[in-house]
Amino acid sequence: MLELSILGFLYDTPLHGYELRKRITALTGHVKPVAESTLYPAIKRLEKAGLLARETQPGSTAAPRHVLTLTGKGRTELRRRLAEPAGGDITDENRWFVVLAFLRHLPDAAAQAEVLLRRLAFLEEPASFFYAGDRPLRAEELDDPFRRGILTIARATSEAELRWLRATLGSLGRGV
Amino acid sequence: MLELSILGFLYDTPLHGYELRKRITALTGHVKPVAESTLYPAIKRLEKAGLLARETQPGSTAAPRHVLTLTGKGRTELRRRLAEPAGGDITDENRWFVVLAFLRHLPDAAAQAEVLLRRLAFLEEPASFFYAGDRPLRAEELDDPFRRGILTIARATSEAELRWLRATLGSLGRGV
DNA sequence: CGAGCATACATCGGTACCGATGTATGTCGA
DNA sequence: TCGACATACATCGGTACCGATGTATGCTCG
Repeated sequence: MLELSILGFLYDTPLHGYELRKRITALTGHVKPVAESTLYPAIKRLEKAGLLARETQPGSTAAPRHVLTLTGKGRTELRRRLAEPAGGDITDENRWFVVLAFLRHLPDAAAQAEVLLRRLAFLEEPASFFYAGDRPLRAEELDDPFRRGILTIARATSEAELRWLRATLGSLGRGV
Repeated sequence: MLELSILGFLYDTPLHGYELRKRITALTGHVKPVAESTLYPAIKRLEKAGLLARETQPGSTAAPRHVLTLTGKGRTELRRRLAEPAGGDITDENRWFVVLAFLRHLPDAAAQAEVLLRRLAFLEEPASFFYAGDRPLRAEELDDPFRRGILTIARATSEAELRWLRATLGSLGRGV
C-alpha cells in the first residue's frame, strides 16, 4: 500500500521524500498515518530495486533534498501492480482506495475495467461478518445493536460502491 | 486487531485455537485473512502476558486441542481495550469494526456511548482524500472518475454511519 | 536575538506478521 | 485401500512497520 502510493505519486512528477510524505498523508493519513521511519526505508527499498532514482538537490530551504524520479522499470512496475493487484488490494478497502487513486495511470480502459470487475466480483459474493452455521446473517437478525451497526454500515458502503462500479464500468464500455 | 478479536471471542466462551481461527475468519477474513502462523504466536503472547490460560484436551478428533480461557486479567484487559481504543481503532474502519463487534462486552451504556462519541468526532472532522491547498475537494470537483469513486463511496459510508451513530447514541441515552 | 517550528533525512531496536514447512490423526469418497 | 481433506498445533526465516532519537538548517514571531 505504501509502495503503491510512492510509485503512484512519482508517476506524475518527481518529488522529494518530504513532499511525498505530505501527499501520502493527505491521501490516507486520516485513516492510517505514515511514519517517517516507514517511508524512508520504503524509498530505499524501491531505489535498491531499481524502481526509482535519487538526485541530491543541495540546500534549497533546509537540509539537502533527495529528489526522487521513477525509472522506466518503476513506471512499468506501477502499471503492473495496478493491472494485477494482490488479493488484499481488492478485499481491503484501505488498499483498494489506493489502487483507485492511481488507476488512471493504466493506459488502457479495458485494463482499468478488468480491475473494477475484480472488485465487483468480490462485492457480489454473499459475505457477512456474522453467520448462523454457513448462512450469512442480516442486520435485522441480530440483537446486538453494535453488530447490527457493522452490517448496516457495510451494506450502505457496498450498495454505494456497486452503483458506482456499474455506472463506471458502463462508461468504460463494459456494462454489467 | 487480532489480539482484540481473540480476547473478544474468548470473553463469551473458552475455545481452542482452531475454532478461534474459524470465528476470526468469519468476522474479518473476507477482508483480511488470518494466517495460522500469526494466530498461534498471538495466542502465546497473550498467554505469556497472563491474559489467557491453556488447558490441553487430549485427542478428541485429531491432534490434542488447547482449550483457551480468559483469565480475570484478560477480562479486565478486554474491557480496557474496548473502553480506551487506540487511535487507529477509531480511524481505521477494519479495526473499528472489531471494536464494534465486541463493544457489547462493556458493561456500562455510558462507556459504550463514550466510544461511539469518539468515532462520531472523527467522522465529523472535515476530511477528504484530495485537497486543493488546504481545502478538501468534493467528488464533483474531480475529473478522474476513479478518484471521484473514492469520494462517492466514502461519502455514502460516512453518511450511513453518522445516521446509525446518532440513532444508537440516542437509544443509549446520549442524544447528539 | 533567541525560542520554537517547519523542513529534510537517517538509524536503531523491537514487534507483528506472513509464507513455507513440518508433524500428527481421523474421516470420507473413489 | 489409498489419497485427499479437515483437524490441530508449531517453528523458522524474512519483511514491514513503528517509536524513539539524532542531526542539520532556515524562517518567523515575540
